[in-house]
Amino acid sequence: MRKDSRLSRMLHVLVHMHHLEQPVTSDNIAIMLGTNPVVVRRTMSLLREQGYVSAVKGHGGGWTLAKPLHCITLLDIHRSLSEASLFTIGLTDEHTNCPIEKAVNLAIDDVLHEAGQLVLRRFAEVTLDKLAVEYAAKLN
Amino acid sequence: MRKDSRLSRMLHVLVHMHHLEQPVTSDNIAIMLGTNPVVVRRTMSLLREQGYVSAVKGHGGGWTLAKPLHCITLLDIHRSLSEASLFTIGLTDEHTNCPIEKAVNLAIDDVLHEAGQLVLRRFAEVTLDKLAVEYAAKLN
DNA sequence: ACTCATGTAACATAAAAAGTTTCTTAAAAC
DNA sequence: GTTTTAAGAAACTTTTTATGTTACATGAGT
Repeated sequence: MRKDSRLSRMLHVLVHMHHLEQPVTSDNIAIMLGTNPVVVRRTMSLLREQGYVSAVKGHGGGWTLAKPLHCITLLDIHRSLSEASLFTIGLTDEHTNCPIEKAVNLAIDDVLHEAGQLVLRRFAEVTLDKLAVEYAAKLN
Repeated sequence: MRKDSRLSRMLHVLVHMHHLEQPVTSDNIAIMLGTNPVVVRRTMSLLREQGYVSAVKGHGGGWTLAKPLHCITLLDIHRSLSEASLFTIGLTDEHTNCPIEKAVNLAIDDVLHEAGQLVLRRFAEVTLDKLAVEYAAKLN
């Protein structure tokens, strides 16, 4: 099953951006991520819409952080990128009158919902500045 | 992102199988699920390999439960169907020497791992007979 | 022998994410 | 004011992967 690594990539970019004085161009980000500038704009524009980065056109333009890292959480970025479910497991929606299907879906959904809430709660606790510091400390 | 609804579907089938005296053919399961008999065999054979169902060829053949429902958990079926991750979120693996990427991945993986463990623990607690009874009770 | 069913391999289809091309818009440099 | 640089956006192509399909082999019961 295909994974969505945009969260990982965008966090990576945002933390790097914090260490730069100048705006970064989509082209540079694309090179850094081994991808395409248009793909970068598509993804970054989701963050712009939520006010986490801003874009400036023309000479010397590019992307800059619109908020300090300590005001951005993993949850913020995750939410900006997708409304889709966290899980690869899906439910069926076919025999909505079958009590067995209902029971199965309820059982699965119960668990996934709880785990999903856990993820969101934990994501909300991690700001990007903490991430850079605390987790960097864990690396050897 | 595409969802894998095989867990939901197979659980549905297994509980139904319990209420039948006769083996069910792949063709019948396929009709019931609105899919293809070959797809059914592919998926059911994963459960057969783990000993949860057995298949008999020829006249009067088909699929039957190889264990009683109270000996099968959601986890058993989930494990039989995939070794893949539960989450749609993926990590990047490109700048393995970049401490920022490492920190980002560690932060995300930390959370996903904990949530994944929760799901597996909870799946392990639910046997298919309980599912049929307990969750059926919650329906209205 | 004949029929019915699974087992398996090889191929086709479909859907979605990612990549690409092309053009527009806007801002700075000259 | 013209040129250059960069984002914005639309339309299209490619790639990936799960699912569906076809075809044939194997084996069990009648």
